[in-house]
Amino acid sequence: MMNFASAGVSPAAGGVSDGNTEDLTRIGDMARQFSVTLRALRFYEDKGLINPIRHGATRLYRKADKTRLGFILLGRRVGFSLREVKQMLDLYDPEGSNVRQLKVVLEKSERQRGRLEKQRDEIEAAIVDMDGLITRIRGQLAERSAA
Amino acid sequence: MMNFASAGVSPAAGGVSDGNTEDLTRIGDMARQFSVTLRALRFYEDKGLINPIRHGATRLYRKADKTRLGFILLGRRVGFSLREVKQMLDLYDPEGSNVRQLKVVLEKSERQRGRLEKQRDEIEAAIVDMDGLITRIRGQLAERSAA
DNA sequence: TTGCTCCTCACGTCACGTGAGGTGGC
DNA sequence: TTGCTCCTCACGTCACGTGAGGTGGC
Repeated sequence: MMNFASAGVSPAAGGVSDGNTEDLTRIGDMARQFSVTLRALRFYEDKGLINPIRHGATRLYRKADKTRLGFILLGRRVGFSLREVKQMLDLYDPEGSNVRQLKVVLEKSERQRGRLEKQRDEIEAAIVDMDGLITRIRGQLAERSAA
Repeated sequence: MMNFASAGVSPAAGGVSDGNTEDLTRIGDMARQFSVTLRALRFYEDKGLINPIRHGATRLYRKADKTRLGFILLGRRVGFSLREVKQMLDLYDPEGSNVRQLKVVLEKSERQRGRLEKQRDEIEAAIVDMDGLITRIRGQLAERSAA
């Protein structure tokens, strides 16, 4: 057991090593610290991406959960789907060197980099289209005002 | 009435002006010409963005429908939601000068242009994040191979 | 008792994708 | 009869948003 963020729950019972003491965070604080909604955190859990421990019904996030959440949010920013993020997280082995995981993340990242470049190009093309549209409309409005 | 793309349906009955003769296109040809799926075309209709005429159950798209579809697809490319595209299309008046519509499209377009720039910046930031991630992983892999 | 935080359903959103099952005309 | 195109449901996808209705501890 360990004590909770909420207050001073006495360091009761056996010293069953849960990794480390204290630093358990409730969902509301997690949401604030990482700028995400409670719904998103619960959704990630529902999809098997994080597994906070429970104190009754209340979720408590450990340091490892924060590390995972950090990776999840980085993954989302760079455009990975939650499914892909999960695939990568699932490869993590707290024992080994994780060379396998690192290689998979590297490979997926290089592909995703390509997709990001493509997206950027599409958006730039869209901006060009947008400018063409804006120019045309301005012209038509000028025409119709003159008439 | 008018004849159909399929073949020579005789120009029967009264000459009720439907705008122009011939040039009615079936959904399959529309899909090919505009590079969209049949599902998308039916979806746009379901959402009230296009209203092809019917020959029995079969949809037939007129020239005006093609013009509308062109606008819909342009709108999608530049990131408008179908709801926004519909709002703009609904302002079209075949009688008037449509200055009102043009002004609304112009205003919405300028806003959307801003959103596109923001998206492009976010993607570029994501590419930078991606490069950081890739570099870090390469480093860790080098480390672990050396060890 | 009030207030704050937490919880679990569960339907809604957006733009279609993807079958399932059936019809019409060459 | 086979083949092609068309049709209408209707559920699935993705990443949550948004209530509804209820609990727990200060």
